Amino acid sequence: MVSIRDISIKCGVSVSTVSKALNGYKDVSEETRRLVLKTAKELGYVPNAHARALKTNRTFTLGILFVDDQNNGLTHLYFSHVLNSFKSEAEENGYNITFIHKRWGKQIITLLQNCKFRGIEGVCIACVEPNDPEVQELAKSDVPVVSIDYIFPGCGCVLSDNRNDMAELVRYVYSMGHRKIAFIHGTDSYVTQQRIEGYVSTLRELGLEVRQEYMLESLYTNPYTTKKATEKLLQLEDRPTCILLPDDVSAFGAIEAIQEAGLKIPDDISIAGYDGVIYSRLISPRLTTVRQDTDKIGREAAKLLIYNIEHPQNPKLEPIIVKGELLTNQSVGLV
Amino acid sequence: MVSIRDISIKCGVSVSTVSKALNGYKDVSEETRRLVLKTAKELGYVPNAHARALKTNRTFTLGILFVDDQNNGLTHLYFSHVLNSFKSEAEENGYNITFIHKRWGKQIITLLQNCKFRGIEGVCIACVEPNDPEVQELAKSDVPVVSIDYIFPGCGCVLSDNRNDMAELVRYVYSMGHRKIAFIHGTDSYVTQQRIEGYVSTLRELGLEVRQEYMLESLYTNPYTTKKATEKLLQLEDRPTCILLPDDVSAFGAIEAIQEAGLKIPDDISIAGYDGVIYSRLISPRLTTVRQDTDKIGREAAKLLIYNIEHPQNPKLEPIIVKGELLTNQSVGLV
DNA sequence: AAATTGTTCGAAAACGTTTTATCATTTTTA
DNA sequence: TAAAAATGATAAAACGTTTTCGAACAATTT
Repeated sequence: MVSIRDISIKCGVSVSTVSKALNGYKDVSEETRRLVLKTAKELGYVPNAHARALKTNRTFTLGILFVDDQNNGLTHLYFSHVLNSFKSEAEENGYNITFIHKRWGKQIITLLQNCKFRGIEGVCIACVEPNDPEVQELAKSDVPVVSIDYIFPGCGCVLSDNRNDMAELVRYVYSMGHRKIAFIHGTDSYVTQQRIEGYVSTLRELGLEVRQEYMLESLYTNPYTTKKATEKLLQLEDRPTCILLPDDVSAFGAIEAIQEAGLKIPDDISIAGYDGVIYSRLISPRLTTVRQDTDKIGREAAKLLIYNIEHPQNPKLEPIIVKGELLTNQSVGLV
Repeated sequence: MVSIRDISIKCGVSVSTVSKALNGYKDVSEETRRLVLKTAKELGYVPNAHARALKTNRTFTLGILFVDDQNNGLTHLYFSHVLNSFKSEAEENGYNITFIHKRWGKQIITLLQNCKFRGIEGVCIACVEPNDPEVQELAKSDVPVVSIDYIFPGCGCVLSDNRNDMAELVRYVYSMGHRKIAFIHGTDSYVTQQRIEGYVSTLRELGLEVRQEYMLESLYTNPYTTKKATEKLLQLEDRPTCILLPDDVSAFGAIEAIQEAGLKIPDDISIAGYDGVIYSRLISPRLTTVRQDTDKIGREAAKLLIYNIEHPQNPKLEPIIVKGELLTNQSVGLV
């Protein structure tokens, strides 16, 4: 590999001069700067990121930490979208992104150790089990963290506006005439709590009763458990006229249960998804859902993380809230 | 940060001895090794990957290069699955994974330069525009490359068995009594060519005529263009009894076109998808499709890449072919 | 007792950078 | 014209490791 030294020899100047010329220092004459740049190009010089990192303590590398309860990993529909825009934003700002994990060669190490070891400057935590002690350790450490859809005290975070988006959805369903609105929610998490709050408080606000038998738990993005929950709701004596689902993928399960019960959407019963992934607009009936602005969430997360890395003395810690968008479609009917 | 030197001082031995103790060299007594390891733990020592990389020229970092024509990026259904298992396999072998791109701070650099710069030891190329000169440069360079579903001369590759899987699908459809089998294929690419070959050769083998009007082009994972193509097929005088689609996502478009034409699947017309993503099993009617073994593809790619990195003198370059699995479902009916 | 072998350790160079302190040289100012 | 300031360049140290080579000593063999 051609190094800065090779350039210095070829140009007949010192290594320091080459380094300065390459890095745009002011105390090098235009003439030598041009010479250095030219020979650098001629020799096909590429800097060595590791030598540089060693000296400057900067790697321009962001870590991604992501595990969900279903272990979908990167195939997780919602997160892969967030990650995609996070990646774009980071790269546009000259940062690299990598995944953090628990290995160092054959050894198992801490997530925090992995970050330290590799000089990761900040990490984005998403959908991860937040109570995992290693995640906690990381969040409490001196490496900047931004989390998505969860609040770690002392860390930046980007939240989708679950509470209000859910409220908006409930109000819309109400405006379509529904009074018996059930909610199949995902497993307990910050996001789930927010949505439940939005659901419950809006029902109250609208003067509707909050009925325990209308609130069932399912797994996110799991059509099977959602199918089971839907079946339960359909068997109720006083069955709901509309079912709000944990997410769009789960909707497949609900649709199946409803079809098997011989009912039609939206004539006999209405449903609404959540997330607004592309498939929601493709299935029949087109799903009424809340589109989460995954692009913005990812970009904001990257911006925030980079800002906090570059301003360690006064990082931004107030939550950034990203509003979703209600997509009214055919799956919620008038009643 | 606590360094090897801190340990050496605390232990009263030299840095070299500490390094050797830490790295399992034989010429250090059990006694000092234990002491070193103990104080390393006490001080919370974490090695510095960059210093190490600088010295050893090894980073244990694999690069991912991925862009698709639709610019879905990481949200691409097929690829996100492959990537997910690639990542697992790589990490289990002590390798990190990162994305390669064209930036170095504010500057735009070559993909190859990005690899060199960051000391990336090998890269996995998937779904990328293979004729991009920068990709070509990378594939021809001395950094080991494995590609997915495409063959770069001189590089390792993992291919799904498109030709034979397609053939199997055609034979199955034939066995269900279909004789007028159309194929809406994706845009030109290695994969597409393989599938077309499988389709054409099997038709011939079965003594069926290959009709140009039965072969239409669409975009992959694009329901809209596939809907258009389906409409065209439905308007044919002698319309097909079965339509093979580019992929499962496109199937949404085909289903829509068929429903709008007032036809029923599979009674009036049959369809088959490709890929076997989870949704194919959820939509109604359940899609007959070819499930690609994305888990195996990703793992094999990682294994191959790591092998080629660690055996630069005799890399494995024969294509690794991963068979798919025919999922017979309700969308292809008897005729 | 001398020679050989084995064991344990350390000094020092090296990897490719950045950056501080310093030194000439030239230009400006008084 | 002398002093002060600006300019352009360099030497050298440092970042945290790994690794070669040899030193010191002990144990073993002749």
